[in-house]
Amino acid sequence: MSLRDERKQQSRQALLDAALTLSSEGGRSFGTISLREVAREAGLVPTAFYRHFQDMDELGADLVDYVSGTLHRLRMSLREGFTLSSFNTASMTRGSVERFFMAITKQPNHWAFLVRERWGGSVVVRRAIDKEVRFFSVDMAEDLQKLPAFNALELQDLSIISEILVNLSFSWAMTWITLPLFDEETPLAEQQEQLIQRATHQAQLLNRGASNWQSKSERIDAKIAVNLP
Amino acid sequence: MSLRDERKQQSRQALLDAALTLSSEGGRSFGTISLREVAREAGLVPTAFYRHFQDMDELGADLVDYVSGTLHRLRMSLREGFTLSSFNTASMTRGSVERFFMAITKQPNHWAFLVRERWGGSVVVRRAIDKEVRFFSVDMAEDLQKLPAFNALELQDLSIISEILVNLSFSWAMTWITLPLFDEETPLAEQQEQLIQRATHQAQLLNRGASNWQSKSERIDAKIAVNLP
DNA sequence: TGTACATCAGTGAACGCGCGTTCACTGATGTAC
DNA sequence: TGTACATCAGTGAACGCGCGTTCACTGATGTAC
Repeated sequence: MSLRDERKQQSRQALLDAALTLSSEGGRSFGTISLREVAREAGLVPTAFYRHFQDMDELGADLVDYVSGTLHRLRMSLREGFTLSSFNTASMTRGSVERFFMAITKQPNHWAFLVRERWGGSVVVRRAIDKEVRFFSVDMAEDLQKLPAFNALELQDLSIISEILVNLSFSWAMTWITLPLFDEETPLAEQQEQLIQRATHQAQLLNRGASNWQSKSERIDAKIAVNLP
Repeated sequence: MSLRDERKQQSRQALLDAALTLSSEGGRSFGTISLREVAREAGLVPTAFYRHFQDMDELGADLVDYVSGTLHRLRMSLREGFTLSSFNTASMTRGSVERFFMAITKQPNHWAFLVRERWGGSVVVRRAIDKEVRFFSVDMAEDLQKLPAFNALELQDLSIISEILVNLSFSWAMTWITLPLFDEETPLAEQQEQLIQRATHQAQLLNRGASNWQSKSERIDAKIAVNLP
């Protein structure tokens, strides 16, 4: 890559980072951030923005791409946890939850962006996030299948669980990030420990549900029940 | 109430409705809507806005109050479903999910507002929604306790389940609303049926988890596991 | 290696626009007698 | 019931401001010979 290209990439990254910072620090959503603000934060003149993105929508879509790397890294971290502590379901669950919140702590901006813009962003951004979330959910179902506790279940059933987990974990993530915002009295470490315990219990309840899940018969039961008077 | 007061209330409601319409129809979030737009949509001059709200933040907080009535009505509808069909867990689950999506269909704007602004809104709005969601979750735990399937569980454990349900249902709601947005090929009715089935399966899996939940021992197991090497 | 020209990321001035907010006002409704 | 005055929801003009976007430009970097 030439010197000129390198510098261009740096400016581009500066714009992405600026947008990410602005849309999480003030608690504002991406849609309320102006092109001029982003350029200013990145140390560029507003018109330079157009050398990299057509408009804020395009930057938003590229930001989803960039931030999705965090999802990928979380999945790697969770898989590592699986292989380390698969001897005990309870400790593995707690461990996974802790790994999850560690990922949030490392990149709160990335998670805040994904959670906020998943439903609130422009159509372009929402579509992009929806796609990433689907991929993540499918990949997670595949990871779960490799675990001793789950390998009796069909992939189709595991996708039900992974979809619950993904949706739940987005709520956990945002709750984690906004802990200091809603309760200024309780010490942060204490609030965090409580949230970890709650999330762990919820995950354990899902495990219980999965362990006692009879795929086919369940589904037939439901169908019959619907057609009852 | 005097004639003057009645008319003032009408204008106030027109402003609330205008804000709700604008913040859901275009897929825009509340934060991107201007005071002038709201006044225009309500058929008022911008300055008349100040006779009712100090600023958009105050309108947002009052909008949460207004829209929360929908949460209350959903809870009533679900309780009605409980008493009608408690003879069969599977059909009750499916029935509750259907009642839920019926509520979404009736007031999509209200739900879109709650889901979007829950994490994306100004601090004032987020706090207000967080409060309502907590109340709803606690109330739902109390409702669940009255069901035969759950009355063996402690309220503390039921609150774990109701918190999962509330968070999940927010995802379901927004998915329901945006179905036509992400898949324009499959007929809407078919997509809706698929989502109802997925949500029903997820709820059934939670039921399974709850039925096999041993509150105290579970929690002690988890504690011990954490302290293992 | 040196020179002459092309490319193109970033600049700075300028534009028209919708914004939030102020202010003095109007005229229908409410109240006191 | 009628009159005189008070209240106050809604009006309309005006303001300064940041916005997105255009345009012609500059000067460092890249390329061809």
